[in-house]
Amino acid sequence: MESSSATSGASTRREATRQKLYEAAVTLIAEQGFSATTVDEIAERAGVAKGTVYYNFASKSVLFEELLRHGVGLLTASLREAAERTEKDGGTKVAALDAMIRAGLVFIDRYPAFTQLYVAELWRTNRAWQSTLLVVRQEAVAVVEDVLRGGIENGEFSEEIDVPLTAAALVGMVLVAALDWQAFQPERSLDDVHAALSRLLQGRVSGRP
Amino acid sequence: MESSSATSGASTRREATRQKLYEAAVTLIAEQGFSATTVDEIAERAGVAKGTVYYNFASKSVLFEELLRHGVGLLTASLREAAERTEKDGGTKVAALDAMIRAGLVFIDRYPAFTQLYVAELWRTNRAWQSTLLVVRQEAVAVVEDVLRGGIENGEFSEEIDVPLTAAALVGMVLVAALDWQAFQPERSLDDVHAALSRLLQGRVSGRP
DNA sequence: CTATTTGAACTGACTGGTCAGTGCAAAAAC
DNA sequence: GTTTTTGCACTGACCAGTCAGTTCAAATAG
Repeated sequence: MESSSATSGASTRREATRQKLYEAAVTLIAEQGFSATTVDEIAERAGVAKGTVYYNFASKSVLFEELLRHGVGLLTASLREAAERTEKDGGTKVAALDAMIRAGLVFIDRYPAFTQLYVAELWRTNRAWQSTLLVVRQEAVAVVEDVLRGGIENGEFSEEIDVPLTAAALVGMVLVAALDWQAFQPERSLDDVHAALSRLLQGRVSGRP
Repeated sequence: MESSSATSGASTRREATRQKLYEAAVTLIAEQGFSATTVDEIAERAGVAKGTVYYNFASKSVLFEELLRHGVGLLTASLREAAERTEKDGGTKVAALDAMIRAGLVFIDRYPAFTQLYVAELWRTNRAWQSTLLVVRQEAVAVVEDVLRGGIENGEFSEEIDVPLTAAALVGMVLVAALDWQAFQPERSLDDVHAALSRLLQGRVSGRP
């Protein structure tokens, strides 16, 4: 009654293969894109037979959609946790944003392929998983928006800032800087990158230190 | 019929079909991605025969590579022009950055499909046009880096800022904010979006106006 | 303890369809 | 007369998805 024929529980074996398939798919799709990646490749990289892919997922697109949900779930959890931790410690909203920048960098550092893939697919239209993407995007950006709104309420931020736009810009700033870091200067430390973005966030670009 | 006129020695007719093919390809690839877009589709959308595509371009990838070069050429020219215009008018480096943000927004507003496609392909690896992308990326980011370095030299910016990283972050900020604007709040005006990003650039997020 | 049963998990050869790229003769444009 | 475009049939590679058959570990029986 434990592993097979479990009533609602996920059999361990099955979960393990799904995990292997996620890992294989995320790398390949990040490198080549969804359409250029074949199911055979994914199966081979995961070390399973092609049939297993279809035993575990209804189709190639479904595998991809579930992969997206899974990954963004991890990201938003991590962002939200960072913001809440800072606020509980009595930090300012700027400190919360800063903590979220760091959390974002940590995430991208740990899952670079997922981030790549996410950015590459985010603004495509006319695709099967469009609706999934929209939901998933909103979840991530909403975390940042919440902090911005909180900051306006308590007077820490100007009432004139445009919440959705500023949130998107901040996300973009971190995303692109981090992808560049990974792709073109991987030797830099996370602290280094974080410091540069912190400075930009706090408007300490102009003027001497 | 001869609206574009003969700019260079190339035959006008040929240039016109190439232009039509660029326009058709950029939309389709932005929507669906490179691999999911077929040559037949491109030809049909451009209103030419499939054979014409191969008469004008060696292959589907070559068409795409030339499209990339063409588009990024337009972008960098526009950015550089904005920076130089501001500097000639005796503006500060911050003003130059601001002008480039606006130029970036104008470009994205005019060529949204190209921007989409560029972002989607930029961080992919293992693709045929990888080297083209690298060159083309460097050209665009370099314009921003130059302004930052100029600002450090004349004391307007802190010596501690990390030029390549800050440049990437700024590009990302504009890119992502603009794509979000296009995709999710297209009714907003360019001035509106520009104002929000300006505020972020100048660190006027915290504090009341 | 060993033998047998069960069924979820997995396999990989196979199928039907798609698509990049070719070849070419004839038409159109210049 | 030359360049460019057309139309269309054709090929060969590639690929998503299928399915009949196999594996194996836990459950049950003897």
